[in-house]
Amino acid sequence: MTKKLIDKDEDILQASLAIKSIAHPLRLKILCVLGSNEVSVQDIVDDVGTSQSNISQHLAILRDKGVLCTRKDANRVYYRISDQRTLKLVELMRDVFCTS
Amino acid sequence: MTKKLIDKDEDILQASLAIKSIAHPLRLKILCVLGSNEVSVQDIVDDVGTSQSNISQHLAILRDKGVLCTRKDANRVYYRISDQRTLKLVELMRDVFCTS
DNA sequence: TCAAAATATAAGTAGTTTCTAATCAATATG
DNA sequence: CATATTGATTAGAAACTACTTATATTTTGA
Repeated sequence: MTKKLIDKDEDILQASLAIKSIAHPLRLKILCVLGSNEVSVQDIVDDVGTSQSNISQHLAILRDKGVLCTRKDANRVYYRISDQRTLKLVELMRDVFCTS
Repeated sequence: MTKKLIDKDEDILQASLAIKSIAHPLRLKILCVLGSNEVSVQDIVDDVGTSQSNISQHLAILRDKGVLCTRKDANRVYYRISDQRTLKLVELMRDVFCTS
């Protein structure tokens, strides 16, 4: 009998929802742009390259799933990756799925 | 200057499409059921618990993205995970995103 | 105080995904 | 051969997602 990777359906659901939030080209790009840094929304918009509204909505999805967290400073909101192991996850995704 | 996790937009797209195929509760469960083994469709249906048609469609999605591969033996089709690092990915997802 | 900047939210449409039910195709077996 | 088993495919409805445009909110600074 082999040990299951994830046992409970509840855990599978939770993991799949979090991964789903990453599984979109713009949102994955946001993670790549953030890396280990804290970046303001405007800088993310400039780096990723779509409308402010669109980025804001994608950031909300990542924030709601707990992938990102924020710090507000006056006018600005800074986003960063909540758990640095998420970066390991992205690296592994790249190694496994990217041909180039 | 920090090194980017994934540079090219093309790679980001490819990775996001592959992850997307995993980012569904039934499909993630399929990966968990497979583990390192080769399992027939009927056995996957029994373990995962939904209709044969539904499983077949989800298997097709994972196969099309290259996450799974198959071997046909007479009447049966056996599925297995193409790249064992995918299991590392699932383990890491569990560690990062599952509370329990 | 007024205008500008930074971010979030809302509403609507277009596109995509998921599931169910029905059916098809191939192989196995009585 | 006839029927059962195994798996894939198709079609369509319901639900969900993504993007655009417009607007709201908060803070800054002239």
